[in-house]
Amino acid sequence: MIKFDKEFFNIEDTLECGQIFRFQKYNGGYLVTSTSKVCFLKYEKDKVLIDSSDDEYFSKFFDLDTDYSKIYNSALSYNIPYLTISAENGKGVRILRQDFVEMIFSFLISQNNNIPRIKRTIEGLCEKFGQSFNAFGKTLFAFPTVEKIANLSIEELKALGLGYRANYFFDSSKKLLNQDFILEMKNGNNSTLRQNLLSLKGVGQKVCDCIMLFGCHRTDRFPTDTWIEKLYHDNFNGNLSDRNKISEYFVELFGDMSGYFQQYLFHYKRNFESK
DNA sequence: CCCCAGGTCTCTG
DNA sequence: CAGAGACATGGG
Repeated sequence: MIKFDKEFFNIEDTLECGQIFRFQKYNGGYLVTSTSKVCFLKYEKDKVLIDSSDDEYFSKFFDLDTDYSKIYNSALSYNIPYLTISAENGKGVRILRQDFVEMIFSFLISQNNNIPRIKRTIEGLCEKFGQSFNAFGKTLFAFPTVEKIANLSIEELKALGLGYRANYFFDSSKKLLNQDFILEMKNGNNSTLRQNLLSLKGVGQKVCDCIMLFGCHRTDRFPTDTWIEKLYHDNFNGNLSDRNKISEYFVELFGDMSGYFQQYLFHYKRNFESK
């Protein structure tokens, strides 16, 4: 059991900001699943309680060793009104250290898709092809292994609702069977990692940045999607139209803080403004 | 029947 | 290199 001060750990905000898809409300809190592990999160007074059978894993997963007050204060120091209000509203958002391969498959699904449907598709993938296990009085499912996914047919993949992305799963899963390829990516510098991720079918700049940020904690990435593009024009008075250039603009501005600030901004844009 | 969703791929000029 | 369409699926 882990207890962590809730000032810089807001459960809902951390889970609902689009970085993770495998969580569900449960018993006054949330069950959060990663690979073949699960934890139960809830508030108790001024603390977040993290109940699991692997404290070490979830301590790392929730990035508990990082001092988020520094990130928050850094955001305020920019004196950019929209960043300030986003940070104030999202100071409890944490960048999770999620499983690399799980992130690759998860964000392959994300393109031209909406978050509720991404969530449902991933749940279906796990229920059908992930190892089941029991915890907290429930039957839960691990994320399928690469080997399992690599053995599925296009038809089986399409039956999950992957649509045209079934082909991306089919191709990428074969490449990811190579453990050396995965290690080279995880241990490589940004350039190597990026180049290898982009070699996977279905991984473009945006998905690549999400995998790098959420699956490898490369916080000098600024995933730029429809929301960020809109925010850039609405709230930063930007005049660039190329999403890659917009991403570069923010990375130059925010450096290693890019990923954290991106989540502050994304979270605020999605939750506190209507379309 | 339209449009859109945490985009990417492919083809064209 | 920039721009335009296509792409599966489900919800509004």
